[in-house]
Amino acid sequence: MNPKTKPATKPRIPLSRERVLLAAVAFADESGIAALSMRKLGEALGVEAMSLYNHVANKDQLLDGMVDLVFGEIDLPAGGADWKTAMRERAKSARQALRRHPWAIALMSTRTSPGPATLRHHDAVIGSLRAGGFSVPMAAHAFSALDSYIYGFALQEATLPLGDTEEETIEVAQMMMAQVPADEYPHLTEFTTEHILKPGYDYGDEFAFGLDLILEGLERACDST
Amino acid sequence: MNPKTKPATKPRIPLSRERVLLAAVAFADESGIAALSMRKLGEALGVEAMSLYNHVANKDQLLDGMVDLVFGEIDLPAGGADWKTAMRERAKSARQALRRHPWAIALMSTRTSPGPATLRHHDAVIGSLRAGGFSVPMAAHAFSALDSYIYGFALQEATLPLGDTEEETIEVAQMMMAQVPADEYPHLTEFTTEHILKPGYDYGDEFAFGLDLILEGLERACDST
DNA sequence: ATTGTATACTTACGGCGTAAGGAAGTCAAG
DNA sequence: CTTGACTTCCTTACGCCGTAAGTATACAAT
Repeated sequence: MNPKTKPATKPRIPLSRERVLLAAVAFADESGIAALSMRKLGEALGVEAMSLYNHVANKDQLLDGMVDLVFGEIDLPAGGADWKTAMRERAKSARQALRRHPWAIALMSTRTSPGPATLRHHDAVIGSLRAGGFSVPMAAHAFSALDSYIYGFALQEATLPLGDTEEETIEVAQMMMAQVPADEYPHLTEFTTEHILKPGYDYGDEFAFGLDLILEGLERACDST
Repeated sequence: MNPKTKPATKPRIPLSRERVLLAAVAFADESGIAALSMRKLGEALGVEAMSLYNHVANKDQLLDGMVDLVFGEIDLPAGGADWKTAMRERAKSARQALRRHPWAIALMSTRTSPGPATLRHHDAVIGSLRAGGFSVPMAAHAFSALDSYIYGFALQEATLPLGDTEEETIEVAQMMMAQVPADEYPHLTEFTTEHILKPGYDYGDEFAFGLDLILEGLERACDST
């Protein structure tokens, strides 16, 4: 059947830009963005590093593609709903995507060429606001305020030295408290003991508060113009 | 005078952790964080790379120190003023610091061990809120909302492919419009032509709007509890 | 003069991104 | 079935990177 000995083991699904990007995202989720190198990514795909360059121009474009893929995971604002709930759901979806891929925030801040999914996302957000009655300048205000809050919250979630589980959080917080010279940071100490270490504390819960603050403020600002 | 030939040229100010960090910040401001390597930094200080390791444990600690140095540049909230103006001034100062050092946001999102200036800053912010009548949980809300907004805005400023001057912005915006297949992103197009390309547009102006939105929302939330 | 302690330099290793060119598989036309 | 172009992947090589380990130099105290 075969002209040469082919030990029956060579399906070899060919690479593709999409397969490379997906593997890169999976690798970064698993091992962090710092550990992602062309060689390691190639290894994960069963391929030499240089083969990847047939599908992405260079590592920078790979990172661009990864960011755009994350933006593609964010639900676009619903068309039918009122702008407020559409924006709230969009914000929640964005935060979840950035939590799934914490490395994305670090990449975002260094990459200035948005991909198609990113543009589509921004377009839909502005469209939703305009359809909800926002003037162009008002939509600009809303867009800036909301996205700043969303990305900033994601950044803090990624930065805060707090664990994922409650026990982990308590452990880390206690460790931190022990390292600090006792009362050099009195308010931080109070804050930690009386708030963070209380049972049921979860920083993620703060997201809704600030989001509603902004949404209601926007509604007021929109009505009064 | 000297046992060997010393051509009279060796004042040689000794290195120090502070001098290394300051040089690293200056280098990153000038050439970007990606270009910062131990060798280049050594060169900038007239020293071999390995000498730096007498003052910082490794590159990660160098980056930690750089972030902390940026936090040190942010004005602490004034003690005497009411919490609202104290927070507003603090926020403006933070944004300016992050604009001076755009690389800091990218670093922040990967570094989870805050330095002394960072801790002092957070301590002062919480202290200012508590002094202004915020309960501990309310201070947590305010802290999260404000800092998310500040860092997120700085991230967007760093990310947006907009130039520093008005002409530059217009040029970039027109270039972007030309690349896109015309009407694939209708709202983005409208937004760009009717808002960004209008004379006098400056994204930085958006900062105050969102900030006041949050501050007023916090005041309302604080009064009603 | 001797010794101790900082401080800075030298050498070396493995890993990085990627330029350049070569090999192997696929497939349509003769 | 052969051929040759095209795609896909691999090999080799270069100059950078962070940093471990060891060495040399300068100065202060003895």
